[in-house]
This record gives sequence, C-alpha cells and structure tokens, in this order.
Amino acid sequence: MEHDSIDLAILSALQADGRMSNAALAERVGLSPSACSRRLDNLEKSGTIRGYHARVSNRALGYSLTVIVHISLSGQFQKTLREFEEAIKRCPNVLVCYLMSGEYDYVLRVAAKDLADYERIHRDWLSALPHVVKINSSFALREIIDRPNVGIDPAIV
Amino acid sequence: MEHDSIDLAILSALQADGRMSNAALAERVGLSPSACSRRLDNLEKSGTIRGYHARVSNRALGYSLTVIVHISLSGQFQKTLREFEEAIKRCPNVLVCYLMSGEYDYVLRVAAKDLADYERIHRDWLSALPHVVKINSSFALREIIDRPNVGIDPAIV
DNA sequence: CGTGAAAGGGTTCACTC
DNA sequence: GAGTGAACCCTTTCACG
Repeated sequence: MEHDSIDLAILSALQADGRMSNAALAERVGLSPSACSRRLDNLEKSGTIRGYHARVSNRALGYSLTVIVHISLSGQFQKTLREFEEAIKRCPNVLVCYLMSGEYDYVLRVAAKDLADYERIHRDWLSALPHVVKINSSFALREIIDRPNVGIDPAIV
Repeated sequence: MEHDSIDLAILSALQADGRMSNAALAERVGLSPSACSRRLDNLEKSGTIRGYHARVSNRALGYSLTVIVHISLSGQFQKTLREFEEAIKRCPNVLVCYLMSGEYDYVLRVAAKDLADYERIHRDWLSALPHVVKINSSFALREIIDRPNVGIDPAIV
C-alpha cells in the first residue's frame, strides 16, 4: 500500500497520541472529519495500523529488570524451530523474540521483576524450551532508547 | 503506587485496546464510569500509564529489516557513555538501546528499509558515534514475538 | 474530498451512600 | 472510594454536492 504525506501525518499523530479523536485528527492533518475517517479506515484495514495500546510502565508494575537472552538450538530444522517458537510464545515475560542469522539462533528481550524472578523464568521457561542447547543472558543496566516505531520525519508532517 | 486487581484489569484492557472509551472500560471492569474515570486519572498521573499510541507496522512503512547491533566503547567513563548516548538518541532508526553488563556495552535494535539502507545507517550513524571501537550486526530473519508489555495475568482480570 | 445535519454516545459534574 | 443522574459537548456517519 502506498502512503502519501497526509497518511504519514495521520500515522505520526496517532503514534504520538493514540486516543486522539477523529475530529481532532482531521483538524491536525488539514482534512474534513469524513475524509479523515475514510483514510483511517484504510490504514487500519490494510494493516498499516496494527492496533492501539496503552503503554504501561513495566517498572510501575514491578518489572524493573530487562534481560537480553541469546539462545541456540540443536539444529535448524523446520520442525525444531516451530516447536521452539510455539513454546516460547506462551511465556508472558518474553517481550521480544527474533529468529536471527549468525552465531545464535534467537534473541529475546525478557522482563523480570528482579534477579530471583529471572532465575525462576530461566529455570521454568527458558531452560524448559525444547531443543535449547545454549542460553546466554546479559542484563541491562540502563534504558537509553525505547520507541515502538521509526520516527516519521516531522518535515513531512 | 499500589495496584489492586481492578487497576490491573484496567491496565490489561487498555493494553489490549488503547482506544476503548471510559464507558466501555467501566463496564468491562465492573465499575461505574465515574469511578473508572477517577482510577484512570490516577494511573495516568502516577505514570503507570505512560501514554497511548497507535502501533504502526514498520513493514508497511517500508522498514522490513531488523538488525540487532552490539557496540563496544573505548572505556566506560561517565563522560564517554554520556557522549555516546546523546549522539545515538538522534538516530531515528535506533528503536531500542540498552546499556548492558557483560561483554558488550550497548545493545541496539535498528530498523532499516533494506540492506542498502542499513549500510547507510551503519556508515553515517553507527560508525560515526563517538568512542565506538567495535560494532557487531546480526540480522533478524523472522519476528516471533513483539509485545510492548508483560502480559497481565488474565486470571486476575 | 468537503459539507451539513441527525443520532447516538461519552464525559464530567455535583450529590449521595 | 463508589454509584446515580443529568447536562453538555463532541463524535461519528450518512447522503449529497
């Protein structure tokens, strides 16, 4: 799907404030409410907008530990990967998981309340995942950047 | 701040649907609209809810490449870290950046349109960051999980 | 894509328990 | 803290130009 500068302006505005009303959005991007609503519909239906979410502070919920985990599996057969992926999706503490090229097979970002909590997650979840042969944990000391999307160039907005 | 089960239910609902109206939310968690609105106010003011955002598909905007980058600096002096961090915050393609314990100093998640785009980012941004002595790029083959927050246990909701 | 109007809901009080 | 009721404002969604 192609996006013109008005679409990008809509996306940018909704990225900044996901609860903005259609009327406010329309005014912001210089469109009538009806036209804006039609564009928004398209952006949602085409999958460009994947959803709207409150951003909850992990820290406020007690999750102050971020761990980057590298995992290797015993082989890269389709079946092996599939079984591993189905299992890991069930762990609520795994925020991000990517299948990677290179030395390790998967990179995870895990949220834990504290070290004891991470030990539990490591024992009950990560170690229990099928086909795992190597787990490497690195702890985050500080969060420098955490944004959900590539910033849309304000110049076009 | 303490959170009871109703607070958690509110957070969970708003995490799933950030555009839910206060009226719908109130019904969902079994509260009157006014009581629900008061709680929501507190959650926002206390920083438990950090904001509401549309989740835009990076892929739909042309960012189909995810790269995990490990970076080492020449020393870990306060000044070195600070200068590096200030510089990296200006790169719009860096979605996530953590200061880490262990072998590497920083872990980044970078979004690029394609390999050529990543080469540009690597050359113009990453290599140009101050104090960098080692850059290690790994490319994501597939996204398995990508959620913004720890799932709130549906049992309490 | 814009306009206009109708219809329906949502938010926010003050007040009460 | 929570519920009720009502006023007011706003939003969405048409059909039409």
